[in-house]
Amino acid sequence: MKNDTISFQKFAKRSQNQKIILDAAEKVFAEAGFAGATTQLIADVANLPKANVHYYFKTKQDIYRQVVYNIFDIWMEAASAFDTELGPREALSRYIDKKMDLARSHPYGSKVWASEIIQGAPIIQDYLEGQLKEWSKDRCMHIQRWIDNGEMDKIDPEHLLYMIWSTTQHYADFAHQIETLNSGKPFSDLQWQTAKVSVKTIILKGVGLSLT
Amino acid sequence: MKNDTISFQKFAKRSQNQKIILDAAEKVFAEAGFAGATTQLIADVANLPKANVHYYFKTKQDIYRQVVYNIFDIWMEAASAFDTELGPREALSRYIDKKMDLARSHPYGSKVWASEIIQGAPIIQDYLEGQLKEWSKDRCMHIQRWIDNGEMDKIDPEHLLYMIWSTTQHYADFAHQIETLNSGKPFSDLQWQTAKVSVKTIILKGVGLSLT
DNA sequence: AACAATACTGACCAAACGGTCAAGTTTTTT
DNA sequence: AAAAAACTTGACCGTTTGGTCAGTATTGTT
Repeated sequence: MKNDTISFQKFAKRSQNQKIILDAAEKVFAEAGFAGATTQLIADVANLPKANVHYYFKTKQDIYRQVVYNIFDIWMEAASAFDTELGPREALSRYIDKKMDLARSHPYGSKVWASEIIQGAPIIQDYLEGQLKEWSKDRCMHIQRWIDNGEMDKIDPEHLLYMIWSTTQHYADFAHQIETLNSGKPFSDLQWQTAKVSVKTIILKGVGLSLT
Repeated sequence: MKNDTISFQKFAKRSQNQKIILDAAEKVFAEAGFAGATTQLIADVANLPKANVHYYFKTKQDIYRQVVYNIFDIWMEAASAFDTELGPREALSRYIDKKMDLARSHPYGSKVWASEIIQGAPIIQDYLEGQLKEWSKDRCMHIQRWIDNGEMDKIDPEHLLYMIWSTTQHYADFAHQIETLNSGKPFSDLQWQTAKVSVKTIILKGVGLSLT
């Protein structure tokens, strides 16, 4: 009983501090890139001495790796929103919704992911070749089935996926550009909603489905 | 006469070496980010001693600035393919074509641009607020006019632009991911054509226009 | 209270970096 | 042919970086 509590608290402290560091790191990596991110800056943002950061993570690469893994997990969770049992309209619609929500709630993560891919995926190549490839293949197969069934237009499923990925993530990765074109102001709730509707409308109609 | 030739050659040598350095730098900046790019590596790729690189460019930032400016110029040239006089179908179609061509021919440039924006546009903020904003406003106005004229569906012009930008640039910025999902092979001519057609088909139909 | 384990930190270090410079070579001008 | 201008480069330097470490404080266990 007491033992459990103690063990739990020990665990809690460690993992709590790790979370603080990882959150800080995600922001710093997003804004400066891997090389531009200094452990000192991560420490400053986390409000800890640099040596303390190295107490929890051996190297900068370890921190980065963990940040990227966490992002991938979140991405995979969103991926499950693409539920092929629901049929094309609902599956695509919900997936786009979910991805737009993520673009808004996890902009730093999306940026780190983008930078990682741009630079050739030195860290998460395994994941791309494994889980991502598998997931994509499966979804493309289902999309193709819908097409063969006459439930949607004949388009290349692969490129439909790319379009969804790019369009939704654009709102996170290029948020600064969008903000600049929006008179320097971040999107309001209403603007986010408009974005969501616009993306869904164009893509769904574009592949021969309609909203609602 | 002789004077002209000499002056020209002087100019040629200088600008020729600068181009070699800038080409190397574009690649290195794309693959490593600004901070991760070392002048030594740029020099190696350019096949020059590091000191020679610094003879032509005072600082790393100067090189980077020039690289980004060059990309912006290319982007602006592509932007003119969006010729509103042609009507919505042709204007959008040609613009998407041009952007897809650029994604294929200038992948490094696109990546540098993406990284620059992701990191908050420290260098080209002026351009975003100036030329890009102006261009966007103008095109959005024309798109709105088409909509008011009943020539296309009622969608938010701004988001249509974002969709075109993100989708086309995705093929450059995320080329590594796409390649991985394509069994590690770069797109063939045919695959590029399929990509182009897919993007155009979905977007044009998505906004109530048809191909051809 | 004594002990052990975990958490914390200032001071330090080797390596790598952007950038300089003086001394050379080549090219252009007179 | 000789002076000037432009180009080339190895060696060098101050600064910054990721990472270490020895010593201290805090927390948990008996």
